[in-house]
Amino acid sequence: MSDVARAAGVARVTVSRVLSDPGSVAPETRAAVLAAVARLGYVPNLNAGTLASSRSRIVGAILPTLSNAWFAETVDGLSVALSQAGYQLLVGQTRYDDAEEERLVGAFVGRRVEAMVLVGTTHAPAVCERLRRAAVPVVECWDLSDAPIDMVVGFSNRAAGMAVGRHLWARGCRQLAFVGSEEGRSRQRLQGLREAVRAEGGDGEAVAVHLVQPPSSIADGAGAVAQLLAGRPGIDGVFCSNDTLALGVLDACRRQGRAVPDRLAVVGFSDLPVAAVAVPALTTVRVNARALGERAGELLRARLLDGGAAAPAPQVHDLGFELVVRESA
Amino acid sequence: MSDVARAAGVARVTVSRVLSDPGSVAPETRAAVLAAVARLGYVPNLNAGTLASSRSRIVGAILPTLSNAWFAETVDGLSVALSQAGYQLLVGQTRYDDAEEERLVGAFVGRRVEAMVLVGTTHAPAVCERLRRAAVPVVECWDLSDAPIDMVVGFSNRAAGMAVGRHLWARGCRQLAFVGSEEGRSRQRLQGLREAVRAEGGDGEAVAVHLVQPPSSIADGAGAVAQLLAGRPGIDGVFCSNDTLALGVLDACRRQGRAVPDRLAVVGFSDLPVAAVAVPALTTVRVNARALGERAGELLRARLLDGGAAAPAPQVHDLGFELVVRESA
DNA sequence: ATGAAAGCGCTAACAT
DNA sequence: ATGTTAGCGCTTTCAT
Repeated sequence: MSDVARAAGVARVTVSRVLSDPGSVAPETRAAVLAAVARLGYVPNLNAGTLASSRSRIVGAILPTLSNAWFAETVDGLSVALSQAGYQLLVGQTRYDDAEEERLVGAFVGRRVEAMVLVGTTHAPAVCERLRRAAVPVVECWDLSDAPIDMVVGFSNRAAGMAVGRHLWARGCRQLAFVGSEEGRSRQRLQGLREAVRAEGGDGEAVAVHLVQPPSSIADGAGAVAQLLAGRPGIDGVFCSNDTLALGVLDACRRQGRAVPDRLAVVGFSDLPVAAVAVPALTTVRVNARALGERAGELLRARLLDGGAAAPAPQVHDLGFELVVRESA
Repeated sequence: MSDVARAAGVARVTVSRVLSDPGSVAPETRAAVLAAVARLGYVPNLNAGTLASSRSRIVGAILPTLSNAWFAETVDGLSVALSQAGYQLLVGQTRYDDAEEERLVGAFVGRRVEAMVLVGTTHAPAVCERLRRAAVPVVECWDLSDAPIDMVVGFSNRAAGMAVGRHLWARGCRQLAFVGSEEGRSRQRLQGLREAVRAEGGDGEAVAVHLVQPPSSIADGAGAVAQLLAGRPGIDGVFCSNDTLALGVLDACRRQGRAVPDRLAVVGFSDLPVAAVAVPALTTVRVNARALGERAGELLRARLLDGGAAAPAPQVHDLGFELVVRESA
């Protein structure tokens, strides 16, 4: 920067101004500086800027894994919303490991990210503690929460599970099964399913549960069918905690000639684009993964750009869900 | 840090040592410092560290969009490989816009990322220029290159296109079509297809081409069928530049009762997990998206951790591909 | 094994 | 509109 200043015959601070607030510099001066910048191929060191101004222009995003298309879609939306505001995205994967989430939060806070986006609304105490101390805006997403750290952008996984339960019950399914992981959002969906069954007069605890290790695969879904049916051949409806598992269930049914939905109704979750072209077309719960990320980005932009002026009380944004009934249930 | 030093009764530099190289400090001193760190909840400012040491521990990754599962998978693999080495990932999406790529490279270089990973091997001159000046290790991926910037981890998209062409020809398809975008890798695949046709004695230029705007969707694939068949009803084989498009083609064929593969052979690209459970199961080109990212991460680790000692000449790593013949072609 | 001094490259605050 | 002076919070020498 000194080189540029010397070449342009100005003080270093003037170079800084041209780069960060061009309007505050006289046109000729500005032109001279810009010329020097171009000629010398000067690339400002943003880390030094961060240190001096304590504004990093970086937002951290922590999610289980990018291999799940639904989370990748959320990050995509977030990235688009933030890049419009000149923010960069630091991305970390927990692989469904709480210790890793904690590690990442620590590392990101150490980088002085200006905000954090987390998937999920249940976190280790240490995570919440670090986040609060960092005093940065936080958006938790993909679920709702009674005790948000700061902001929440999601939908009720429990209510979605209930909607699925009611639908299957209304179709006449009485021996239900659930395929999913033990992880937070998946559990909420199962709980909703059970509540719906109870509300309809059935026994919520009678729901057969097949647990899989996240991240789930199509093979996990296929494997679940065999296990479940071996234990209770009479199962007539299965709710899969995500579309990937559901696709595996559909595949297994086709291979073993079990008619869907007649002999087994199948419901997925998240409405991946492939759900509509599956055979039979998959009934599933639609959630707008991209919108989750976009909204998170917009909320952060509002907070970060208005200098915290427009920083209202903790807000929970429920973006809802929609049961999309197709052929499989 | 001064607070911690005071609390522990040592100099600031000792605190720094405990945090970055604990072995160089006496056990009791170390314990005292660690205790003070914990008590005060001290979180080191990594940006200051970066400025002082000029090692950012950040790697930048630039890709078209995370919405494409295959790229997300690569980033996932990269992220895992790098986090093991204590590196963080800054992620940027170009949305297939060269100007955006250039902007991102500039921003990342400004952050002093220690390395860059790019999808694709064709870049604007300004991008190459900036990367060379930054003098950081660079990995280009998802294709091969005659003129790599630095390292390359990919496979030959052209050769993959040829393999598809030979396969379709061998099946007896003589009126071929291609569905894809105008973007680099897609073009290579088309070129390979045409070369194969020529090699078999056909007319490469006779391949019907339907261009779609990236990122491609299932609907794009479905739409392509209508257009293509309207123009040339005799088309008997179509190579889709990715599985998403192929899924759309399969869906359109099913809806209009056009038998696959008998009346239309369909081949996709990348072998998404759903390809195997599509109806009919999709014949496609398998590339290991995750391995691409992992390998890139490993190469960077070797370069970054060995202090450039093990920095050999530009290397091109061909991870290959595999034509997976299923039911659709 | 520990400390003192210097400086990384920028921006903030206050001049002028 | 431009310049001067001080740091931002660390890590590097180089001493001791």
